Amino acid sequence: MAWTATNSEGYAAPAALATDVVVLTVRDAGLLALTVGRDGGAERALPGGFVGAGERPLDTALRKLHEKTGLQAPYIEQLGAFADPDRDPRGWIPSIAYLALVPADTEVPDASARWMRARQPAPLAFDHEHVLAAAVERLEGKLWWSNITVGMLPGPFALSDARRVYEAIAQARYDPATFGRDLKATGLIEATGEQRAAGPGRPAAMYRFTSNRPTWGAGRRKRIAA
Amino acid sequence: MAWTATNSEGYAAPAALATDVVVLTVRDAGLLALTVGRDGGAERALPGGFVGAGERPLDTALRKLHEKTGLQAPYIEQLGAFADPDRDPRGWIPSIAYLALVPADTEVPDASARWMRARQPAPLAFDHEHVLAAAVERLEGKLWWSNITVGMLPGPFALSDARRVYEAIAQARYDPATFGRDLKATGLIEATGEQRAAGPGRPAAMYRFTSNRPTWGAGRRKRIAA
DNA sequence: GTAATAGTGTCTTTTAGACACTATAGC
DNA sequence: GCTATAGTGTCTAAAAGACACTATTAC
Repeated sequence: MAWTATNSEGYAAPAALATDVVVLTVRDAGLLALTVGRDGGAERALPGGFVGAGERPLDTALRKLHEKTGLQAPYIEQLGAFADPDRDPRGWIPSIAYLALVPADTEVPDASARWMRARQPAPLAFDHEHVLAAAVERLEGKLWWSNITVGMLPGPFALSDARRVYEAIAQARYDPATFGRDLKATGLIEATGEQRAAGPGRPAAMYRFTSNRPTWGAGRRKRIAA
Repeated sequence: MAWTATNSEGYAAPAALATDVVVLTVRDAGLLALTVGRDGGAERALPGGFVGAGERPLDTALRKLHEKTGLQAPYIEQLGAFADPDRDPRGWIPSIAYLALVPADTEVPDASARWMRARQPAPLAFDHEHVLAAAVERLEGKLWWSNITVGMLPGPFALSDARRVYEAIAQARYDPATFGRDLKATGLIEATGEQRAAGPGRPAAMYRFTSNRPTWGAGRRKRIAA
């Protein structure tokens, strides 16, 4: 039996407001998305939940993200609303989707959680394949113009770490020299002054993003206000 | 008294789902937004309304747009959800915002409707100043990378018409020769073969966008998949 | 020493900006 | 003819791509 709701004016109202969170990371040169199992559903789904009365949807998303990944403040931004009337068989339940990026070594406490290839997912419940596709497209589009990867590269990182992340997202190979020059040219990262020696080879200089809030870089979006 | 709603599971639910539409156009070298008056409210607001049960929010937005402007199919895209709990004094009413672009000569049948400067609006109701700012930012960001201006330039247009629209949005001056070269290079427009003679001067060749659905152009977003 | 990874310098190609010049209309 | 608008060609500047070369570590 489908859920329904009626408001104090006597008209039909949404039965609930949901959030869904697309959690992405890069591991082994591949882009992965986090999915969870559902009670009484064969297909897996994106993590998410209902927005409580008086709660900001972003806080709902952050809360769910913390429950699944233990992370407090990675990169997160709103993807948009998915609210077509038949998207949820339980009833009229609009969803606000968020995109969150987390580091590759994130441990997932939730027992039912699995990482899945983001570009060729297994069938997902609701409209979640749609949501996931929108998330991947958003990530690809903002890759070189924003600090969106700060969620995957939070701490001090070497330029080669960053390059592997960018290559997995763009599905391209970058020349190491050109990559470093262009990433520095965005103005979004700064040297920490540290070095990291891991195995053989010259130790790498470490960098960090100057902000972990969503920010645009110096990418050439054709001079606005010359 | 605030509106409330309870769903069939016994929990609080949103009192309604709203859409707001930011309608933008360029007139006299300025970017303008459409606002309407409200019953019992001093401040003006963006056009919008409640999503009916079983209705797609996009259809609600298109319906409202048609009521206010008489237009059927301009450029429209979702801006995002605005759903903080205190955004509407009437109660818990999330809103899905849309960005629509219309030609400069659009006649507005709604008697209370007025065009307002989009970048320095008078105070607006609810969180509508926020929504409007997000719309302007979206438009600026996509200007050179998409066919977003097809709503403002629907029919056959001269390159000089397009240049005036782009200059008003970017708040910049473009060299006519370079402008034409770069707009053609996006691959989003095509020549109609017609010419337009208006007053003195050589007649202008006419162009049109090849699609009026949201589309990305050949703008250099750093070679994805080289 | 060799192998492995990090980083610099510079040449070439592509894209964007500036601007001189030509073309076609009304008067 | 003059003025106004449209359109072409080309030089310069800036950004991106390719790649040779140097630097520092483990062994």
